Amino acid sequence: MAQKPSIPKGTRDFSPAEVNKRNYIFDTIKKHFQIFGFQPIETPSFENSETLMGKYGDEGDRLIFKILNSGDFLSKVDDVTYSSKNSGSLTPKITEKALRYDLTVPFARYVVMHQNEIDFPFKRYQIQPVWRADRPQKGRFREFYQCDADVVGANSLLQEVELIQLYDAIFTDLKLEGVHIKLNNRKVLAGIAEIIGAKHLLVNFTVALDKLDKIGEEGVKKEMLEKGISEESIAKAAPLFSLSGSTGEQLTMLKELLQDSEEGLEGIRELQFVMDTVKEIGLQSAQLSLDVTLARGLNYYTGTILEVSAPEGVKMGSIGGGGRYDDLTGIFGLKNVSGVGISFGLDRIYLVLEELGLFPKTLEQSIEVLCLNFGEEEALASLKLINTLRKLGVKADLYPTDAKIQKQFKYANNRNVPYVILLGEKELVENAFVVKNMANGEQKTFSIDSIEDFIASL
RNA sequence: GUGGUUGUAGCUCAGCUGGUUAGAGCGCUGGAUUGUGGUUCCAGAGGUCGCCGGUUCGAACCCGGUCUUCCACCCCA
Repeated sequence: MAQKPSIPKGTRDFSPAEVNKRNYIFDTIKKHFQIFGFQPIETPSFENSETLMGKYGDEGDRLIFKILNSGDFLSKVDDVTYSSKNSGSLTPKITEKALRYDLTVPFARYVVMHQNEIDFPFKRYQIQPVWRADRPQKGRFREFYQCDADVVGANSLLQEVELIQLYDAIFTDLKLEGVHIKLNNRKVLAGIAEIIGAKHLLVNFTVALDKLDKIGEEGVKKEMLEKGISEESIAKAAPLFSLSGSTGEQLTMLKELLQDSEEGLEGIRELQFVMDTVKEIGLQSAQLSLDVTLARGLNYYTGTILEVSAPEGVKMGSIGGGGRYDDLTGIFGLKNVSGVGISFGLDRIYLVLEELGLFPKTLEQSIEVLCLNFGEEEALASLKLINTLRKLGVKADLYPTDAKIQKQFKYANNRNVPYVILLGEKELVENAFVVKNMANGEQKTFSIDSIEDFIASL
């Protein structure tokens, strides 16, 4: 007895309707990427392990899918390593490749490998699946698509401004209005850590701070203490917890707090510039705000940090994020190439659009015209008609068998076909065809010699 | 990786403290209606109760394991 087939945890099949909706998002994102001057690249699904390992922190390494070596991979492992049963030391010896974890690190590798062919500044976009050995939840999968746009080789903060405009353009076009773009700067975080005397604990400090809206001030303080940050330090950071008011007021308060940190003040200047310039140009529907608690776990960000969350009332994690990384290509041996980029989480955007009912109704239509099948002779005439319609760009189809007309109509109805053509015995004689508008039930007769009249009525 | 949760017809879900032949709505198929769908009426098909094992005279129900779903951590898109 055959077992019921299944697919691995955290993976999905997509039905025609779902693929259509996903493509709608892909196409919208792609369109704006190109309008903003980004060019597409693609990289392999899997990379050499050393390209990926160590780039996302210990937590990230754990979530990277490793690919078992081919052939007799165990024979090359020495007895000591083998019998110690230590996954940490055994893993590197039996896996040399790993599935891509995000698109940014492979892109950095790409830039380094192709540095002599690339004209900098290089603006690239990349839309491909990535894999994470995470435990799935709603909106979290083990295979999912990322849509990235990055610029490398340009230090200008105008890039940040442009990427914010790009977020705004895409979400506005998707009719997802009112998304929140949160802005922060790693230098500000580093400056604060420096001022409070916890510079060596920067990562622990920021990870804890990032949870402010979730676990509250007391929770954050508790976590900081647990991570080895002294009470004295935490007290110094206190103003952060009660930061409020307009962007300008917040920046003024931060400036005061950071007056003895050169790095921190630099971060403030950067934030100020980006905020001011975006304000000058204006956004269509997105809301940009400052959020000093925004940290994001990825270690490689060095300047601007961006995160996008769904509009008020939609329960969903972030639907996009990004930032500036000055050293990413440095890991692969290319110094002084600054990069800044943003990412869109397709699957989460999908869930948000679905929840808010923002997908266009036309996506549910597979064809515009279905021609009913009345029998051999009529079908032949229908095919000729459809052939003409197709040449004119109309999505048209013939019902393949002369099933009962009722059944054929039902099929058209279920497929959301807006127009049904009836070309039966009677019409065949009269060299005509009847068009039924499925929405209102109206029927009109057209001559086969003047199909244009029908097209014009669509 | 830690702790919990879920799984019954194509879909959404009932199913009592373990007790004959596991139900409903929607969908599907056929008919009322041999050239007219979306409304209505009638009839029908469709189930290894996630999987493996255990307890029991008897298991959808209890126990163990496993897979899956979702949730809280962790982390993140």
